[in-house]
Amino acid sequence: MTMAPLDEEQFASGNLVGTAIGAITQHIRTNELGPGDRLPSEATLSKELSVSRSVVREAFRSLATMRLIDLNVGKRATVALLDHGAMSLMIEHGVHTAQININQVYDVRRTIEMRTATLAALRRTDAEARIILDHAQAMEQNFADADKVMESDLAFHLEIARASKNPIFSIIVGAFQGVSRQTWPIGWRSRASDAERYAMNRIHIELAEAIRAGDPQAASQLMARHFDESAKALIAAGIA
Amino acid sequence: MTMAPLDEEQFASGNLVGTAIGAITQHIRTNELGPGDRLPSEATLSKELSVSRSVVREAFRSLATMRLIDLNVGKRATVALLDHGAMSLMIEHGVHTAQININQVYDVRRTIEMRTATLAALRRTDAEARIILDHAQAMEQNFADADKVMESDLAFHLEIARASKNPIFSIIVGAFQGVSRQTWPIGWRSRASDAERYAMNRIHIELAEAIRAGDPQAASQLMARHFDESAKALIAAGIA
DNA sequence: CAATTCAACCTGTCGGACAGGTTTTATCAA
DNA sequence: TTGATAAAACCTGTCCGACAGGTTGAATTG
Repeated sequence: MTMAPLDEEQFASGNLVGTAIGAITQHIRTNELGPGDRLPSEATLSKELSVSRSVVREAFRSLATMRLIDLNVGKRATVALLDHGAMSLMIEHGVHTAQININQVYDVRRTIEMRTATLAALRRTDAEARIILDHAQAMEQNFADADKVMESDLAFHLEIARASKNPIFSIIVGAFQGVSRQTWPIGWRSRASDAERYAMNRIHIELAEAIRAGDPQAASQLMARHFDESAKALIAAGIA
Repeated sequence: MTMAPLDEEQFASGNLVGTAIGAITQHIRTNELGPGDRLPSEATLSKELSVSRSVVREAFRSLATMRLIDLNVGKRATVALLDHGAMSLMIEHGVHTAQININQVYDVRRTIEMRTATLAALRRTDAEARIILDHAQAMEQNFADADKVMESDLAFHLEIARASKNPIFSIIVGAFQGVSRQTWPIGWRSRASDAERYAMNRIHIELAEAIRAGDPQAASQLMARHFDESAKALIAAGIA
């Protein structure tokens, strides 16, 4: 499959740094580089593009901030593994600048995670099923420590995304972890009784079991119920 | 809702540029800046953080590449409107470095867009319903010109996302436009007869009408069918 | 009081410099 | 020949100073 150069347009000419970014991404594509492969040095690119090293540096740094490449002192830049870093920053920026609200985040998560639950039930390895269940059980065992419960909760959702075997889902779920970490305590506090909190944990266990049992419908429905309950808790706390 | 500073951790200390990025995003949050609001000048930040202007510049440029801020010569940097630019780059990077394949893109799109169709049917304004239908009709009218059909197709999907009134969905749908533009012709060519191509267009019209009629179930089902047909066409072309 | 002009500010780009960290090469000993 | 070691070449991170333009706001002028 041949891929036409798109970025040349995205980074309009007249913008040297944009041109450099285009040249670097282009280099990755035409040479079919994969994660770990080394890129040209700043000096080399500087000469090739006839721009100052500063321009090349800003281009490299931009790509590094977006996690497309890795930078290390002394070493050459390398192509990076996919990472949700860029998307996390974008989502958090949207939330903090009042362009995105929490309900919208929940709707996206619900939509995505109903699918990851379905796929996880179909594709999970035994080891993944085990890890997912472990996280759910850790939530019950650390019942008193809200922080630990939260971390297990987040890990639980991310592991389901991984088990879906689609890295885009992992990225999206990962991208929401930042904002989730900030809203999660609100939901926790709004669940007045321990009984309510226990019920929430219960759903996690059931979901983990549905995934282990390879029941996609059940997994999807449980995930939906989980988000509906969470949304209710948030509304009760006055977020909506 | 109070938001704890997360980026300080993300951008480890010892990394001056990372610190600067953290300081800038922090500035946006503590001052509750919104889109269009002006940021401090490079010189000001340079003094405040006791780092060289180069470092601040690389930080600004990184945030600009991720479309969190806008840069203009002579003017101060401003907080930017949400944009799918960063996510587009990330997705394209994943595809080009063989970390993401086309089927995975289709699965995510199908998942997301079944939801945007549902929401659009529930929330679309009359004007949006009209525009969506216009795009679908433009596909039929420019039947002979594959390029025009494609652009209308992309605009059609994006407008549905907009009508969902959730900017995150718009961003995700927009982020896939780049790769879609590259795979779309394959699907088009693999539809051997004009009858097949016409059938594809027909689904778009029906979907537009379901959205206008305010029928979320029908809209969602039609969107699902659309993606299933497209996937079939791609498989026929030997992509899967 | 409004229009104009000008000074102060700001960003984009360049070149050079130096402190470390890394890779390659050359040298030397076994 | 081989394998370890030392030196040279390379590389990134950061800083500084400079200058060309674009922008803004304040002083000046009619």
